[in-house]
Amino acid sequence: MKLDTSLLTGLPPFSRLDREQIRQILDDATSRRYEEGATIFQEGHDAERFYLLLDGYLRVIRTTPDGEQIIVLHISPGQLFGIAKALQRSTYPATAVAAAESIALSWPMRLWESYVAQYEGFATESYKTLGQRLGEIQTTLTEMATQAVEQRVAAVLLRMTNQSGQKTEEGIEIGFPVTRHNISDMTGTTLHTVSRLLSAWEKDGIVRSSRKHIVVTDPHALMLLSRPKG
Amino acid sequence: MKLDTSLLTGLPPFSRLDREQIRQILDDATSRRYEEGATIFQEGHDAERFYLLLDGYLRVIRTTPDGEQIIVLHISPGQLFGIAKALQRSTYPATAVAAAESIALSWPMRLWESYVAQYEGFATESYKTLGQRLGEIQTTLTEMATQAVEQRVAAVLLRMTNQSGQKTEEGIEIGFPVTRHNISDMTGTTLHTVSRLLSAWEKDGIVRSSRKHIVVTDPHALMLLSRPKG
DNA sequence: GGCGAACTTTGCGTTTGCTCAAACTTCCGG
DNA sequence: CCGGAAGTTTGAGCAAACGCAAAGTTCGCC
Repeated sequence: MKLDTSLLTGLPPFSRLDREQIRQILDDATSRRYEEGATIFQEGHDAERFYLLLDGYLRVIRTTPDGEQIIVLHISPGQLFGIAKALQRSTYPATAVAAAESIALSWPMRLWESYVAQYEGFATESYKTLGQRLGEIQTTLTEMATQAVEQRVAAVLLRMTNQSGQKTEEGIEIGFPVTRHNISDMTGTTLHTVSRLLSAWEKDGIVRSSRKHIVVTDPHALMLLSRPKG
Repeated sequence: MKLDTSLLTGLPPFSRLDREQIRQILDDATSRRYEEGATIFQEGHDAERFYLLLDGYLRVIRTTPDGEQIIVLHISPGQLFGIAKALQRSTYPATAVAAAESIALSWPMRLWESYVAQYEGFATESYKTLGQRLGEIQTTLTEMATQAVEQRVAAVLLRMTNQSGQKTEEGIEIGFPVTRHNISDMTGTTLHTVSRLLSAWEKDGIVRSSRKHIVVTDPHALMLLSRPKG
């Protein structure tokens, strides 16, 4: 497989490496395409590989014993994921699913240690990513615990626009497919409630939405809604 | 200050070190006592030191802009905490408060890197701790999102007994002071609801509680309550 | 030993958001 | 172009939990 070194230059975990080092890392990598809805790896399975998302979007989800699921975080292009080894785990702690058609590189997990040892900055940048992720989850947890459903949904919409918003004439469009059900899995509510909220907001001119697609036309209004007493 | 090397031998981050190395680490450390309710460090402040809890219990909390707070995790004796550097953060991402009278060692944060570089196994064990913590928070998040209040409160009581339960004739007693309000901060509900639940459970002979103190007399019944449709 | 602060209990009215149910729309494959 | 699957909308009734309020209890301090 031909992979150009330009794929990795500039990405945080590799930014301090020279062309030759990146060439070497790419030679170790496997590239694969995932259809929307495809599972990359599953919670509880042996963590055999770690990944880097090149294009697309992923959801990282956890499933409860009784079948309910919740979306723990999203992965955007350029991010490492499935790095169980960094946390000294031998199995994946969650499941990764492609939210849109996606392309990812992956490496055998045994290379993790050698990259950490061999490449200056690789470990540092990886742990920074982990730290950010931990912070995000704490924020999500805090929101979940203290805010009403309407505020949580508003906050989640805003986060998605920040994370992958594309400017259009109408407003900021979320750059990957999202269903009402997905949003309910992110906010711990039901798709019914989400649908009602979106309908109400559409009436107020705050969002425009169609099947699997949402455009935020008035981010400022949403911002107010995401804060208590706002 | 005289600190015996036995304080650290056997604790995961130091388990692979010899007596002389531990002696050195202890010489770098500062020991301090914290009263119940005292703050060890605060969210947003410069992360100047990292800590190890020797005795007592801590709550790690986050406060929202409008004053609500939620307890993200508990720290038990033997655990490292405030290790912002491990996550490449320059400020503490949460606040640590003593839940009971506690004793902790601390080191200047600049020593973090040197310990990681110098002592075999220190980094590894620390990241393992972090991984466990991330897993715990994900579990909490999942519970928060999918379970009803009664189930969350039951689950939190069980977790606290597992974490610091002491067997008594009556049952398993939680080993540090807990108020109804604390529990509501852990579960995202109100102290009123928690009080009602505890009263009901007391009537059913599942728990015995007094001011700031809870004994679980029937863990099995609580277990059932913590599962949906149980 | 009495006062005040901290903690807990309980009641009541209200509301949020869930469940259940059914119809509608969009999309894709055959 | 038709049929079914996937996703969305909306309604109605209901229950869980909150907000507010007020009183009771325990504890530590002066």
